[in-house]
Amino acid sequence: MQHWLMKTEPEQFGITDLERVKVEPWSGVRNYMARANMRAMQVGDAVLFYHSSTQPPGVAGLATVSRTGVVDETQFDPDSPYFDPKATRDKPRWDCVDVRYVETLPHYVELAQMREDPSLKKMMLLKRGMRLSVQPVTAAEYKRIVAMGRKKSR
DNA sequence: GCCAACGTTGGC
DNA sequence: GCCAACGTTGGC
Repeated sequence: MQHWLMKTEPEQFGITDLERVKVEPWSGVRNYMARANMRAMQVGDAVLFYHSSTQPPGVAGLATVSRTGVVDETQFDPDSPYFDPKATRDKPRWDCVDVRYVETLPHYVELAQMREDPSLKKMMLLKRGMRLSVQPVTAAEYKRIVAMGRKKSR
């Protein structure tokens, strides 16, 4: 099983939204590296659900990949901000995965907290200039962040 | 609101 | 195919 981190702006779609809808197609990703990561996903992979562009940013909960090879419908919708005029039904350019709600962590794991943790030093998320919205995490990093989210640390 | 980082676009 | 200009991301 692989582990991933997926960023979302909670104002747009946060962990409480995922909890409500249970399953959500991760549409709207328009970055080739992020797309490649989603294409590498398998059903059952574990996802850290990360809140970005919010104060404070951090991991809010856990999700799982419930379906792969999902066509991103927003590419065909002229009213969507993710509309892609070059995409056709015959030749879609963007696909994604379905993400299923698993749990909201009892303790929100702040980005600053992750930066302070020596065992997360090499984490991709913490690298300078890293803004990839779908990125791999190691099993050890995943485990560590889940542990931080389950126990009170401040 | 700033700005570093980095992806994309388009002229040549 | 290069690369300057421009746009976007996202922490601070």
